[in-house]
Amino acid sequence: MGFVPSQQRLPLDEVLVGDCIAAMNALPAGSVDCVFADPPYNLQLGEASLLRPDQSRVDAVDDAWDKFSSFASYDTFTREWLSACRRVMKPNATLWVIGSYHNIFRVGSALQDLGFWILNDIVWRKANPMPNFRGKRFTNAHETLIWASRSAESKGYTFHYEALKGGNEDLQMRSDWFIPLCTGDERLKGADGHKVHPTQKPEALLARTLLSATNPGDVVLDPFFGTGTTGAVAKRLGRRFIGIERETVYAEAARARIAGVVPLSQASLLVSPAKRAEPRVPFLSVVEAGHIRAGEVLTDERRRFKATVRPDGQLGIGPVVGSIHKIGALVQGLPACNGWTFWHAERGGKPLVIDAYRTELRAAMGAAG
Amino acid sequence: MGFVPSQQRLPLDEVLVGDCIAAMNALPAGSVDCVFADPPYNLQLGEASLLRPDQSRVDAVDDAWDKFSSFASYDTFTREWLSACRRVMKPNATLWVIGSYHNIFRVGSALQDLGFWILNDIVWRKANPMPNFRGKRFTNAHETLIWASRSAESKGYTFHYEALKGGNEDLQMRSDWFIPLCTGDERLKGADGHKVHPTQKPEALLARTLLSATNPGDVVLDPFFGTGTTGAVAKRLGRRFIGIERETVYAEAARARIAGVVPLSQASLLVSPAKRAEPRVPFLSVVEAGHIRAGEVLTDERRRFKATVRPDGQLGIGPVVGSIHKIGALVQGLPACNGWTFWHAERGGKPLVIDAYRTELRAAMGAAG
DNA sequence: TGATGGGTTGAATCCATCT
DNA sequence: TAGATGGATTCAACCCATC
Repeated sequence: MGFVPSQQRLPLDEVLVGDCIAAMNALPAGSVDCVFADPPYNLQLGEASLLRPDQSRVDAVDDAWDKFSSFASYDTFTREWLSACRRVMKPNATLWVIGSYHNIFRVGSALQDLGFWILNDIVWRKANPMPNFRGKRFTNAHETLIWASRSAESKGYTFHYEALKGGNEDLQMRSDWFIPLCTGDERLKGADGHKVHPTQKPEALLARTLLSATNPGDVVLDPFFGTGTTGAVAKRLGRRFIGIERETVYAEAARARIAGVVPLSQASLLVSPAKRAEPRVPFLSVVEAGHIRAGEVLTDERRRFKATVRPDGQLGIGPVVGSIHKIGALVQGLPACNGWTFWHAERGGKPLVIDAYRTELRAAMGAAG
Repeated sequence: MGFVPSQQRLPLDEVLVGDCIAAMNALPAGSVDCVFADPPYNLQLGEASLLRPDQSRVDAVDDAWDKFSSFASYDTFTREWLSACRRVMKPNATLWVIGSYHNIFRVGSALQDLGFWILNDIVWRKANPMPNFRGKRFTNAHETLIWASRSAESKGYTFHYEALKGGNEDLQMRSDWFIPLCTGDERLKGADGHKVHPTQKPEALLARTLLSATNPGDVVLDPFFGTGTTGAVAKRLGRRFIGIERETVYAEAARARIAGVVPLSQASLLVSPAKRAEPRVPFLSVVEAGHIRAGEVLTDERRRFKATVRPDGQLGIGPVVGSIHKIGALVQGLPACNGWTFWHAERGGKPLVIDAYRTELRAAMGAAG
């Protein structure tokens, strides 16, 4: 048993144009160290377009490559490309897949059925997600990555535990990552000024995955290369890549992009994450934490105004209900108010500003923010 | 078609001891408003126990109820209990399931296959997760909840958008929730001082789900009741519950726990009215009430566009006639427009938004109704 | 040169009611 | 039951023009 690396030459640092399953099947077995895959998400959007509150149209993903007739056909497709990946993976290689709730459960199940061994699921928390315009659901503010080894017996996979910890205030890197969307200069634009690819991933996301789970010189395969974020980051970080992309337009854009990437020096490969701004704390969290009870009465410092805390983290005065800020502004007749510094809870016979509890929660959040 | 609620009595605010599938099948179809399920996670732990760096043993979940011989048997079990849930759900009921990467992909796929419609996946970010002692993976710092309606056609599900927003700094609630683990006094301990249940969920997590997706008086079913966090929170928040638990020890602990819960006052439970629940007011009523005269000229706020009020409650620009919305969209070249907030009447030399008159009429309707 | 404000945009399973 | 219509709904980041 075991894999015998083929002597066949690998198409390193190239973009292959074509169907990813056929292209992978043409590669030698057991030849890549890592796979990063961003497959179609199988979004099932209705016919009507979604309008923002200002009546502008949301530019949805409606490309042909995201169309599947049923869950069954999506599952078949998923098993096929995952199987092809598994064949070309070295025994200790790992696989990353990114997706949303539309497809990630199908992908995760297929992975497990094929014998992959899930090491973590990772949550990419978006700094600036698209809002939910109709107010019918929670803001869809994250995507999920699955990190898996080739099998449960693959114990020798690469994981740079110490490096990640060192870059994270000496705390273990958690499974929830806070990273902005790909915008600005990083977002590839065509001659018409429009985005080249509808779902270009941020380089920071790829950088963290490749720094975590590969070594310099490792070969990273991306079967859904798109505009080549995986290749650009691999080159910058001193890794080799194999990209496969069906659409010539994307492949061309990827090649041009990667040609412009300057590799980092070996010494500078680990980057500390940027300092975060103070994490926002919902007043609801203060209630949930039990610092302030639902039903409790808050006042201003001089006890001129009163309002009752509701279990949903709003304040109420009789029938009037709103956020701590809204109600604070209302009672004072002001256009705005910082509820955190305005409202107080009775503690030991004296009013304690509720901002004290926010500070406490932030300390508890620590590096988790 | 449609569900006809059975006259059969529901076992409200009770803990049923037994197999959840059999127990659910004995309930009338279409009878519950919400399901919260925390099924066995199908953890695949080796025989050897995990040791902390100080050689103490980690108290892992190794109970018999979490043993499944294969993915196939777990999938069968999952489909069965999900189907039983779906039968007892009202058409607009929603289902919550919590899990980790060990089982959530199986559960999510089964959900979709059975016709549930996923509304969100929610990430519970743990404030104080267990570290990864071996340093072989990322700290597993989150669990995933899936929120789904009974079918894609179930558009009338409950979601308290405004209340959640008010409790969250007046920002939409996101899909990533930061909540501490269940520890301290909240964690049920036996006479021996050990925790009663290995996976007791924090009340804050249940509170947020029930406040989001149920109304006071709604019936919440929990087929894996454990030590009754769902029941305790439901009682506190003025919801009814049906708990099903196989282990007598857990059921007894749950009953004792829930008996000690003091419900919040009715007043603090009232949810913020959704704006769309406000009664519809025809623009014609504003004209009929004399607030705006037929023949009067309306403009936008900056007086760029003009239109004349007709006695039938439409607007006209020359020969073009239509509703306040149609004409507002037309002059702006937009696909749609809310005429109530777009059009203004000249009052005291300044433009007054016509929505003010709708508010006034609604207040009058409230007094009359 | 820096501050400010307007405009644009991001993998979206995003309406309710009446005729 | 399908089609028409009323009308409710957004947050963070970045670009750019203007002050």
